Amino acid sequence: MTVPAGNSGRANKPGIIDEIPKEVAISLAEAGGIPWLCSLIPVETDLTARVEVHKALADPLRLKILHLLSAQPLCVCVLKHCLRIADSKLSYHLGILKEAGLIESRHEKNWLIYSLTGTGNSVVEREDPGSF
Amino acid sequence: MTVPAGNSGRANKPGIIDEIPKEVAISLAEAGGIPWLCSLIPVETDLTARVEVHKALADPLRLKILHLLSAQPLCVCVLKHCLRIADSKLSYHLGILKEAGLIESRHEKNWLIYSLTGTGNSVVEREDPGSF
DNA sequence: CAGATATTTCAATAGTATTTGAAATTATTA
DNA sequence: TAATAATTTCAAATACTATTGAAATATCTG
Repeated sequence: MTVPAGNSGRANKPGIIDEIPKEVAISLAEAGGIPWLCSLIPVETDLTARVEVHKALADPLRLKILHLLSAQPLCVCVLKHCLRIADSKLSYHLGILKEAGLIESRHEKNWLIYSLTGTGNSVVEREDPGSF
Repeated sequence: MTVPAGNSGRANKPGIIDEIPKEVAISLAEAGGIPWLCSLIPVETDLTARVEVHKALADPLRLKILHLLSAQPLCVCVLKHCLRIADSKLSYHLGILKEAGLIESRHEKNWLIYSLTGTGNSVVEREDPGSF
């Protein structure tokens, strides 16, 4: 274990913490020390996947789009009407939601109809009041 | 209702959608039309609150910090040791998590000990594998 | 095929977030 | 109170994300 609870001397081995608060040190030592603690950090690919979803959700306009699509599949023109924004802006945000795997699209006549994916659907459910 | 299902003429009243895909139009009309649809958009203050949390979670380093703190309260020095980043960088990210209400801090001796808030705790629980 | 409509793409600009290293702050101990 | 250690703050540089309007694409209808 790298961090014994009573390490108050001036040893200072390279890369190892010199001194940490008693309270922290005790429970950490019981649990398995710093190696165990570091092992709790998820691997980079898992983190990246979560970050991508949170980035997609970190914009009010995109949350609005998801809420609208939670009602039913909608064409871009209806979304545009409800949101009252420029086509290109809407398209940009739809692209980000699609890229994040939260929505998907299909053609009907010369319209594009967007709908929530399974992931998108479970994400929107958790966006409801007091969800955090 | 602004969008009757069979609106295929060229009327084009200002601000009202001229034509939308049949499938979309029918289910939308049944549900309550465009006014109802727009009513699903959450108010701006609710959106802002969610956006802030997602922004805080939209960074791999900050997710790592939350995972470490989910084990137990930790001082900055231990976090720094596990994450191997510069003090000022860590402090910046801790500030964002704190501002978002996900973590809080208290003093012990000349250390600062950070821990998850209630909100932070429930958020981390949902960050676990396959959570989306 | 021509014209119209829905939607996307593109390039430029503006805005926001992150990193960095140095300096400031705070609490602690001698 | 001086010296030290932990952490934050600051300002500058960098990198990323969003907005805009114009042009391109694709699909339908006559």
